[in-house]
Amino acid sequence: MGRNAALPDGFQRFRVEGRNVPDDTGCGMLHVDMDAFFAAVELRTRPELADRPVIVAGTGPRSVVLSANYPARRYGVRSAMPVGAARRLCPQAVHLPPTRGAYAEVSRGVLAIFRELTPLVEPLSLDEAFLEVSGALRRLRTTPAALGAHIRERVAAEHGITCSVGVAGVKFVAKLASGMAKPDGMVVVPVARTLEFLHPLPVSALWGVGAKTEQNLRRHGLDTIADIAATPLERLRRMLGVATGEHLHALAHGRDQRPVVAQAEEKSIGAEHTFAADQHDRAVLVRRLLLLSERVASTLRVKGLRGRTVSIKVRFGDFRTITRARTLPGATDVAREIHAVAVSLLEEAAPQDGAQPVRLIGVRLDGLTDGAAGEQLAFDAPEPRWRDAEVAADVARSRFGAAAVRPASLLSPDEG
DNA sequence: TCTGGGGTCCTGCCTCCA
DNA sequence: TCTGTGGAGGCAGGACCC
Repeated sequence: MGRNAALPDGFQRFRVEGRNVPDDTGCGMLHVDMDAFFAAVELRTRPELADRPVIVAGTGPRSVVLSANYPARRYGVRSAMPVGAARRLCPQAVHLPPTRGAYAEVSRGVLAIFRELTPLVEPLSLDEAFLEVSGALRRLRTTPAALGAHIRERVAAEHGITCSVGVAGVKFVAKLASGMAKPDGMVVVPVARTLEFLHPLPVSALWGVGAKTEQNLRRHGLDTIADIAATPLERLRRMLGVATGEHLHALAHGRDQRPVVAQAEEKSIGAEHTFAADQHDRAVLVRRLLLLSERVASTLRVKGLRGRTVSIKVRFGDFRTITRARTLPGATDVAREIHAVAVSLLEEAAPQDGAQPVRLIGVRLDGLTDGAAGEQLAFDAPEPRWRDAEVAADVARSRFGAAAVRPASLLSPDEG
């Protein structure tokens, strides 16, 4: 998915088309991105819908579009758009609910293909990854563009979906290239022509420039990447802050030193829930915090991690959002402990029951450590038996399904 | 139009401690 | 004992990504 720019006029020369392959010498970075991933996976079992607009989205009144196929996108439907807006734009679209587990399974299969070719694979999400292929090119005696073509063929043949590939010297250029290659194409940016490729593009094409930063840059008269490249670093630092200023300055000159990280460490694990209707009832919020704490704790235990800082997020009816955090003396993966802290943070942040309606509530743990290391820190936990009970519940859920074991306080009617 | 859910990173402010 | 300083860590909020 991602921010896919259509190939602008004049950029056709970078596209791989038949025998037209731009010079890919020295291009060691590939970015592979599945086309309309969730929708494409759904269409494998519903091929009769292939030519019709298809939208994958949740069924709740506040759901957003998770994925839309290209016929739907022609009507302006985009991912992250509220379902109501998507319906207005394309009333004839077929709406499909997401299929749990299916996307992760296809993703694992696709990543396995990548890892057969190179160990240096960095997944960014279920549907895209960077591949550092310099070593693979020597070993397989092939070229970057040929490797990209090979990947596209195998993904289509083995998984029945298409993907697009960007080939370049550095990460962010490869990512821009794959966006321009969509759908079902490949774009190669020769290392020597990186600036020729980058400079005509709008500032919003840069990784890290969202709506606010774009506004800020345009207010200062910077519309294209060439404008940023021509701006003194010190001015960018003042305009955007030191880190962002330096980051964008480097990217605008085609510099991106970030290596492919095959094993990225997780920094935080969280869960959140948007209510179908804004909630006034404190008891409902407390119950939902327990459910979310259970989910976070279970994920931590599955991954062998514990966390030290518990934070909650509360979004009120007017969309004002606050976060509150507390750091514990030792790390935990016990839902009861996480829930107790979350409830006390909620009491401090929004002490009056029902004073402000709540739209969303969430729980997150950061300061993650290896589970065994955390165990030593938490050896004096007041009620270690809670952990044993929760581990037993994990086992029951893995055997009988997620709904098999729930705390008694969660057996009340669903609040939506 | 009316805004999900999972994350990461940055900035500014505050407190604690040496 | 009081005051100033600078670094580290915690916290809150915001921007951004898919």
